[in-house]
Amino acid sequence: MSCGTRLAEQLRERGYRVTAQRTIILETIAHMEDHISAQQVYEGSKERLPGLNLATVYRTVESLQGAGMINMLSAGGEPMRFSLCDPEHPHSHLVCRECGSIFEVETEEIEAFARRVEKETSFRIDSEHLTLEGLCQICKQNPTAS
Amino acid sequence: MSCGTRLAEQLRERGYRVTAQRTIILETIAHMEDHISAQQVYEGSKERLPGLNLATVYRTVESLQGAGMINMLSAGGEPMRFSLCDPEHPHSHLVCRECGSIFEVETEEIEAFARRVEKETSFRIDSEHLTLEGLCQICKQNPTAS
DNA sequence: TAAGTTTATGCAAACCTTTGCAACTACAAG
DNA sequence: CTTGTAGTTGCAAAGGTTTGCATAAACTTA
Repeated sequence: MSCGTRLAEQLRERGYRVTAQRTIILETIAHMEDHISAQQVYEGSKERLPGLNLATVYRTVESLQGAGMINMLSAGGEPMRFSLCDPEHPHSHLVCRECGSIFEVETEEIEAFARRVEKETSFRIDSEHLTLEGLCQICKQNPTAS
Repeated sequence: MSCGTRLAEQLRERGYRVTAQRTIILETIAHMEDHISAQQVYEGSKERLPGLNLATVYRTVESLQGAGMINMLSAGGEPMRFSLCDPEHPHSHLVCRECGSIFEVETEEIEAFARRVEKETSFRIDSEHLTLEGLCQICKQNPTAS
């Protein structure tokens, strides 16, 4: 069973219809570098599916996230980025507001925090697709950044 | 010294020029309900400054945030919202992804988390203007939400 | 207070993302 | 294999936000 077929099967199991668009978009995200933008997903997928529409990309990534198959990462001003979920290694993202670089942080740390907040406020934080902004090690030392 | 004058003075001290637009926008945010949108700031300010442009509102709130005088709260899909900073009572926001309601959480809890992440990753999280999404106490119990 | 420099504003256009609607397609049931 | 229905797609338009550029205003220095 090919990689694409397996992913499609997962999609169906979770109650989503399997369409050419979804299959190809999912494969595109799986095969490209991590953290690609909607535009990049669109261009990569369009090669194999010429009539594809950008709106479909947006709707599809939303579905794929609903199915728990991709991560969306929406950092402050920057456009959204996507990557395939890796159930073996769940993580959240840290995005540097100066240089835009992306780091990963173990879910463990964040889960503990989320549990503490939930105990205190009864609010359940979505810790799976969390994007935190700040300054990376390098930009932190740069005096131009606050 | 009026409320507006005092705020303007703070702005100047922090290296920003004091313009009619900034003063009025700041006063508008100070006097309206908490968490108002750019459009609401625009409409509220326009009454006192007819030629005002929406782009100016966006640029101004960015400056005001840079000066540490307002909080920006950008929740998932929802448009950005703004409120005056209250140095006596710093807090972050929890936004329910189902009903959109906004809760506040003491900075203390978040600071502790941010410090732990910084020790581990050297990344400094902007804990001042943090918006966390999730489910509120009520929507958590609603079966339609995941 | 007048000139010079720097920053902010208004306008229009662009960018990213979402949405309404009609046409189309995947899947389930016969 | 055919049909029916609910979910998807493409298209076009709108929404929210950002950006480039020329003009205008604020602050600095003399």
